[in-house]
Amino acid sequence: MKILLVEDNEELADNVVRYLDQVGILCETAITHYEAEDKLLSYTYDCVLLDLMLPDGDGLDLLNWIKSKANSPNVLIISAKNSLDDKIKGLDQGADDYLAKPFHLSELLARLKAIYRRSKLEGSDELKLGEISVQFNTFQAFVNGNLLDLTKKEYDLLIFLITNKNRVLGKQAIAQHLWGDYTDDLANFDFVYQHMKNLRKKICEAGGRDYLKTVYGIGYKFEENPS
Amino acid sequence: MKILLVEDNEELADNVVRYLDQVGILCETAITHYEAEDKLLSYTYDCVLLDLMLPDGDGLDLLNWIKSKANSPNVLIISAKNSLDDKIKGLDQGADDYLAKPFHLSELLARLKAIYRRSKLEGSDELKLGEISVQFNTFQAFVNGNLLDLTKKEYDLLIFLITNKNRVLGKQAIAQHLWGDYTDDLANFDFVYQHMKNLRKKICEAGGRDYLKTVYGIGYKFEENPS
DNA sequence: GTTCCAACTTCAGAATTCCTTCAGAGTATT
DNA sequence: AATACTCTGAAGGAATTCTGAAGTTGGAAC
Repeated sequence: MKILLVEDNEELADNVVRYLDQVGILCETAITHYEAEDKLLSYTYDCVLLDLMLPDGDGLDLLNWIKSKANSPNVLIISAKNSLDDKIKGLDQGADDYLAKPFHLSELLARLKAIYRRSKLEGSDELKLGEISVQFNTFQAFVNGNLLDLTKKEYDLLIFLITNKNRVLGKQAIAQHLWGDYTDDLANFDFVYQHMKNLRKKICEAGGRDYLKTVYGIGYKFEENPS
Repeated sequence: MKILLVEDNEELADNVVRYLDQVGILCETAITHYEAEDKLLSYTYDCVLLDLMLPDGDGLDLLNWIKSKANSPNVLIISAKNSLDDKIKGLDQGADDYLAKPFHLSELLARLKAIYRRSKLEGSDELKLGEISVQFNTFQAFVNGNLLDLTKKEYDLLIFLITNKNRVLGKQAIAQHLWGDYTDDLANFDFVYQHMKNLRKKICEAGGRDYLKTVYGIGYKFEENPS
């Protein structure tokens, strides 16, 4: 899971990032309205943690803009504005949940997971797709019931591919989603091949079909029904 | 026995946890609806102590959700709402018992045990899993009948791992479970290794197989059938 | 109050596993 | 056939985990 934290309090942001990192959630930060907009245009996120009190504008505008996009990520509002009014406004404009500052980090995590479950899995904690199934709460993936012994990157990659099944994903998009910011856009993304290779090998060894198809010159896609 | 206490009054929660700890019952807490939902999805519990007056929603909804799950744990409602109406509603929706605040801790324990006995038929205070067995009432663990001389932390760790067998548990989750909330303290959790090491050593010395598997980069899991 | 001992925690280095890079071989496209 | 892209295996580097020892804490016995 990869999220964007829009928050100008750097100390708070730091704590959140470190905490989420420990439970395996990739978290990037933006300290202004503009930076958030820029990143949202450049990369994809599963969820946006949005502080309504931004230094350069009303957070509700940003929320509105996010939700007007196609394929918009989930939005979890965090704000010191604890009034019922703001809460209603936020949820009205499409926010998925609301969390008042100050909050416990464990509470933030719980709500993040809840939103994620709701959007990707429709309430279930398991993702099934033909021979392959992924259990989110146990960090385990199976092929025909055989446990796949995946590393963290392979596991993340598999989930990213499955949740975007039948869609071609560029190497760059994959790299950005799994590793976060890359200042150099012209960087070499060869390392993606390695993980793709390892994942293919493990799925194959467990008796699965060849789900991970290469699209020459563009990238890769997870085929729901490989030939 | 392992239970989840859903209660936003931290002082009360603290008292309950400490009291139950003394009689060998492992008790985790959640202070909101979301946190409870998350923990119920991530870990397994024998019983849920549910305060109906949650800060973020009606407790009856949560109760309903718990009981709609397969293999749902028992639920003991605790609430200041002492009216007959609420009691009936709660029991109607599947709660196993009802306790009005304020209550004596000894009464809570008595009802917990009663529920546990009823559900397990014969009230076996023992947990068996292949070569390993744990007796809750005597705080003892065995491997093939050989007594394991465990310290309290090792004992707690073993129970936490066994009740969540075949599930990967992050260092953070383990630390949080055995030492309470570390949410704001972003220290490293190296000390978990030590207890894991000691537990492994003792199980191994008693002739047990290597149940405690390391999952690199994520955490540990108890494998029911280690290779 | 003091002493002692077991349990818990911290620390630094060793060992292990994983990630990334690289060069060369293989394959698809034009 | 030429070009661009993809795949493979090996090796170095980075990160994580393991280990043994030392330091700290807390409770029991005196």
